Amino acid sequence: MELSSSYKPEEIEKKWYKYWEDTGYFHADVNDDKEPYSIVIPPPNVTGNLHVGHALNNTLQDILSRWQRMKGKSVLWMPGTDHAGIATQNVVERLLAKEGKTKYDLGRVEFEKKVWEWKEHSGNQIYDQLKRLGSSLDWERERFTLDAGLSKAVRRVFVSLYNENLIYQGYRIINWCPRCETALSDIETEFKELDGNLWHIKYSIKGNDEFLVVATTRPETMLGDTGVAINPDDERHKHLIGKTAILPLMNREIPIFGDSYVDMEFGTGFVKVTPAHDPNDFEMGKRHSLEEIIVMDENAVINENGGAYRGLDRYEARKKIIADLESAGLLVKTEKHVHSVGHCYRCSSVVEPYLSKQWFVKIKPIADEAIKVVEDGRIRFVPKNWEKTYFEWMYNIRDWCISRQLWWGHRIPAFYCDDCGHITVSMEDPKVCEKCASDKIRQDEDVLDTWFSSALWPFSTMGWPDETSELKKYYPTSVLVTGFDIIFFWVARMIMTGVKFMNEIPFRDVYIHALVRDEHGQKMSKSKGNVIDPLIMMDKYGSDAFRFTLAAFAAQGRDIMLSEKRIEGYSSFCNKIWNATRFILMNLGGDFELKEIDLEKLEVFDKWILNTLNDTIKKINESLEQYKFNEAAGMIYDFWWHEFCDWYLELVKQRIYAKESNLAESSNIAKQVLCHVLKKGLLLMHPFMPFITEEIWSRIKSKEEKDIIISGWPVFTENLIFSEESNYTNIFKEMIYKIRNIRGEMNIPPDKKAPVVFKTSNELLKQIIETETVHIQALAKVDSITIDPEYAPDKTDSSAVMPDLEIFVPLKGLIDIAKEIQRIEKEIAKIKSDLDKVTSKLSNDNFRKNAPQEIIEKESTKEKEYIEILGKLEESLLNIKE
RNA sequence: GGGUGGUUAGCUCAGUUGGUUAGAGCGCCUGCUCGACACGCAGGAGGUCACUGGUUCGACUCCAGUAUCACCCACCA
Repeated sequence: MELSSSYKPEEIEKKWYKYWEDTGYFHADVNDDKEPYSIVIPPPNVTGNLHVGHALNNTLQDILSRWQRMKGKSVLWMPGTDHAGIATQNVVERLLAKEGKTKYDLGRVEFEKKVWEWKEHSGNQIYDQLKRLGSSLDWERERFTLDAGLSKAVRRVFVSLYNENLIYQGYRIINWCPRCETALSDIETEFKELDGNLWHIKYSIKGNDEFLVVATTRPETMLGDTGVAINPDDERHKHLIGKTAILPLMNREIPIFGDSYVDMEFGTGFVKVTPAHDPNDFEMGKRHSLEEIIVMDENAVINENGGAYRGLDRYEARKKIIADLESAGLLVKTEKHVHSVGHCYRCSSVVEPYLSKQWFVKIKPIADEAIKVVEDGRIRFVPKNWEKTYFEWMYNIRDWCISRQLWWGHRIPAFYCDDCGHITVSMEDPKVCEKCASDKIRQDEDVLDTWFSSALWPFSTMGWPDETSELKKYYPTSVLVTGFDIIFFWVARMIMTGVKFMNEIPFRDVYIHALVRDEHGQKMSKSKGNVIDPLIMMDKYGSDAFRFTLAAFAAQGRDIMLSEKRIEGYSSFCNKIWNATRFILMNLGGDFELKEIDLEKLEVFDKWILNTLNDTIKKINESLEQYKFNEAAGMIYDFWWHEFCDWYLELVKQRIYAKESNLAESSNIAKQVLCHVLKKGLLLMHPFMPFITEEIWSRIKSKEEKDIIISGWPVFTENLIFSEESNYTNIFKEMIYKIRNIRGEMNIPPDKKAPVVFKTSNELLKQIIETETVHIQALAKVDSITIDPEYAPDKTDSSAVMPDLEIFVPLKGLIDIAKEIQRIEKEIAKIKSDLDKVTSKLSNDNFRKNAPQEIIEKESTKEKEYIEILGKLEESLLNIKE
């Protein structure tokens, strides 16, 4: 079959994905007897669209999956999505809003139905996008966090933690998003530094003409003030402790008390205390038995406890309160003040600290074991420094608020009894109160934090709490691949639930990759206009080029700024591979079939390329084992382009096209090697570029051979190590480089073949020159070649120097003397500076005393070479200048 | 207030135990329709490896500090 002269990814990508899927290659068979290798996908939100971060994340997982599959493992890469409570509810609420409706118009049951409908129709778009990328996920095992099975796992975990008193209800200050109308956990609140004001407000003191001045950034909360605090050691103010202040605007009498929490250095030394709207004030309130007055409703609108301000939004109330205080002469001053303000991680609204009853997980006891498994190395973070981040958070972990006032999610399985107040928590929905048997029970309205269910992902997806064969075979998973942004949200919690409920770590390695900045990311990408849409990139350059770029960028670090130019570059690489294949196929002949390479007949360059390939195989394996995707990608690239195409293919041409008998005879072994290297090269590349490799493979494989996706991964073999030939070839290449340099620099036209004189008496060099005459002629565009140890150069010769060798290109009328002088002087300058470095090292006694012998020898050799080369260069220079 | 990471060629980025001629892609310059590829070939220019000091025979690589840009954590009203 003829190949077109350029590679067109769009024509083949869809075909192959469908083929792989239909053939069942992605499916992991629990009953096979292969060694298991498993990864669970970080489940994208059902609302998700493939962004470049997903693309990176899944490309890396796919590389690992395909690599291990080729190595003969039983690979399970588990797909699925997350119901993403807040995010998804928001999406559907927005859709309703377009129809002028709210969720309350539908009611809970109808609304939930609506979300499911939406999920069936518009959700899971990301699946097609993942397929587009080539992700070899086991789609027969697709999971969703709200599936019956996973929901059972969630309930089981809730019930058992509740029974152990590790889940409890508490009346506390939590982070409340007034837009999403739900509680959030601490890590769902993002703090940002904002410019604000510090308002200084006068409170009068009962039975006294004195005033005290409090400073606040949130004056609207004063409506709920129930005390004023002073540091008991504060000499300025402590005489007021025990007195009563009059809260302005509300005219409420509130106690003045001492509490060491107050920082004497900050503000005025007086702190207004609002126990229902500030976590610190809440604590102080508890210590001093203050009243807790909630002054806002769930939308952050002032409620009936806010007197005249009732019905105002928190910021309108703030404005009005400031204005009223000012007109009453109670506003002492307004200072600019930068402070950090919590925002909802889903909608970016300013979060309100809010007193309410919520469910919490008492997490410390579970965290301890999870810390241990990382400390003792049972779980390994790669790169290791993320362990520190993990430990830091785990050591200071605080109880986890898990209840959300949403309708989309796992409903909390707690049932309140209206008669006796008992709470029944059980696996099955109870009909009656388990304590008093009353049937007046009702289920808690709240749902669980989305992350509660994703915390169970590695085992819930495999069927836990049932004892399934999946769990037996594939748990613990081999590696988790994710970004550092969800180490707390997800990774830490999976480790905790894993060790708690499975008595076993959820994964052996955690590979943390960099974050790709996208349009929601940093201003950097925005201002530079570097927003990259994976789907557009795949359309333009093909999935393979895009994947390869991501892999090449996947060095450790925190940010990746992808550049489209780079993707374009790798699409050229695809084309290069395509054309190299085309060349090989053209020359193999239609009926060529490689059985096994005839080692006896290998020639020197054959051995060299096989040695280089062998080396590359070894290094790629080492890199992948350490998750160094960029290194592996770089080595493949370099091998294919700069070794195989630039050199081997060019060298082979002489043999293949030769009419003379000795070279023509060697063309058969060359074809064997071409075919062998092509195949191994494709195999090595398949995890990175699955589509083009399968396409080419399908055109060259024999009938008996399997598809590349399940073909064996290349292995390093001792009998293909050829160091002598490798050295030989390197010297040969160096000669070619030298001559080409002269040609290039002297602007010798390509059609003008030049004669070359090699001046040497080194036997190996002579042998190389004599043996490879044809190749030197072809690759360096040379006609006559002479070896003359006694050659006396003409002043019109252009020259180059290598250890033990001088190369002369007689140019006669062609030489530009000035240019040649310049060229040699440049060489001399370079060598001189190198020589200086070496000489100063070698003349240093301490160096000779302390440096390892091999380094000293190396430097000495270098020095000798440099001196020799320098001498010859200077000689040439003199000769020309004469 | 703590902590982490970056600062290497015009741009985007590599560079694991300290000893390399400091690399790649793109861009740039010169010359090429040479029997796979102009998505190409050959040659070339371009770097005081942020700065300062230290350790060392030797530092892009280790240590300390400075500058600068990011990010994470934290209950300063």
